[in-house]
Amino acid sequence: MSKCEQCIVREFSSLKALNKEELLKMANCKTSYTIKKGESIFEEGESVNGIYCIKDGVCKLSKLSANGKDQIVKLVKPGELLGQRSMISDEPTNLSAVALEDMEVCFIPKSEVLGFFNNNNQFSMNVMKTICGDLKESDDHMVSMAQKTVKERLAETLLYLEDTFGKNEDGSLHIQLSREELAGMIGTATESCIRLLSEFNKNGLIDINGKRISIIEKNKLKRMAE
Amino acid sequence: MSKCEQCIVREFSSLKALNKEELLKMANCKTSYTIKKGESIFEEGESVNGIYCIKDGVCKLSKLSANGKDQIVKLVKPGELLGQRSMISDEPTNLSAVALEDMEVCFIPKSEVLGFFNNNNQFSMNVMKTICGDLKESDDHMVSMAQKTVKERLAETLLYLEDTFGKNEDGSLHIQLSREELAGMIGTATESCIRLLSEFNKNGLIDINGKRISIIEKNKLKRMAE
DNA sequence: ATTAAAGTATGACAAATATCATATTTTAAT
DNA sequence: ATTAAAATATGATATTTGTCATACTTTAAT
Repeated sequence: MSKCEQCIVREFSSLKALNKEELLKMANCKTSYTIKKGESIFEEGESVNGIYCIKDGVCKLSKLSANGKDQIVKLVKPGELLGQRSMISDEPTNLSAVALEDMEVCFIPKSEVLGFFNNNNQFSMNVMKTICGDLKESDDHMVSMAQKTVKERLAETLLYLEDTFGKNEDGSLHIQLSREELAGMIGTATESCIRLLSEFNKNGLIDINGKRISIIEKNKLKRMAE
Repeated sequence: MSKCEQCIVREFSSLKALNKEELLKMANCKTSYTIKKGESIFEEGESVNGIYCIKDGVCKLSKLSANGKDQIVKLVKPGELLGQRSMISDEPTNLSAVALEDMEVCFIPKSEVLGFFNNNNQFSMNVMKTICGDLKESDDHMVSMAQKTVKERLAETLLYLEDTFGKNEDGSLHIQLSREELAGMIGTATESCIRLLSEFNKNGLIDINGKRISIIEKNKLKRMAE
């Protein structure tokens, strides 16, 4: 069992407020998992009895809509925590978490987290701030969905992907989504997404090389996204 | 200055975790406001240095989108708290709060609330749970915006308004929104909203009498909203 | 009471987007 | 290496939704 004390990603999450003693306690009760690309960490409707700390890999949080399409609500990356909302509300999750890459995650049981809440105010405040940040993001995202065109949302999403997950040596987006997943992020039909990508490509805004997408005209995309 | 101890709405919010002593302290530092219909409590971009407890009246939380339309993110009713997100994140609000009816609200300064956070764990947990509930609502709302048609969203919204704010003796929705505001809730153009209301009316799903809207075929609307 | 302004309503049309069909390319399995 | 399945691409078309114009109605101010 690896020590949480030495885990770097901890520094990027609410867990950075924990002291040595708490970290030791946590290391003793955590469970580590390896999750292969495409596998799920939890599914919509399941109860999550703790939180997952993401050590490596990116996953998508999505919700199946009535028309059978999977809407991606958020991407979660190393250092972030997963399942806080559901654990705190004491409700089944409203979202599924599926790995977009091979992942390493640690599960920390609810009882442990609640103990930290009670004894470590800074930790509580950190979690609260994170959730408040998620709420702001979600509200803003909602307004985008309601008010922006698909083209604007695609531009916005491509920029977000580059800013958040970086790019490879060849300049292409590091995170690779299928067209269907990209469509699921911007909330449109897969065909519409593909069509607009082709258009962006034709207009020299991006370069497409199979699954590899590179942003060429960042400023034009920014203007387009408003 | 009225006593918080005797304020009924407190029972419906996170504030119910406060003890007598805390309530007395709060009563001493709170400020009461009367806000007329149409006036704002705070505007997008302002810093909110505390939370507002709504004693009476309903307000809308909205965000101005790039195309100049006001997207309504949430309606807030008596008993609920306002401004928590912004206060906790220590960021300017991303939303404006405007009264839909004459309102009575109390402002509780940040220093006071932070004190409660430090000394009253149940209060912290209550606030956390509320924000988690808001987050779930917002995510679900986002998926609706992305995946449902305007017609489905209108049906959904009408049902929500009846369920949440009730109806008058004549059966019409108690909360009265302008067509523009209703359009702002469902994320569509005012004309589209009016057109669909007319259609619903023609098909006997609802009854329109000027500003008064009554739901006639609740089940059909439910099926339509999916 | 009269008038102006705001809100509501509807038609005509344009633009955005979804759907269906089908072709091509890539990926994975045998 | 061959084949089947999945993913990507694109055209044709239908549907949804937005925009602009205009008329009507209600509300509020003088």
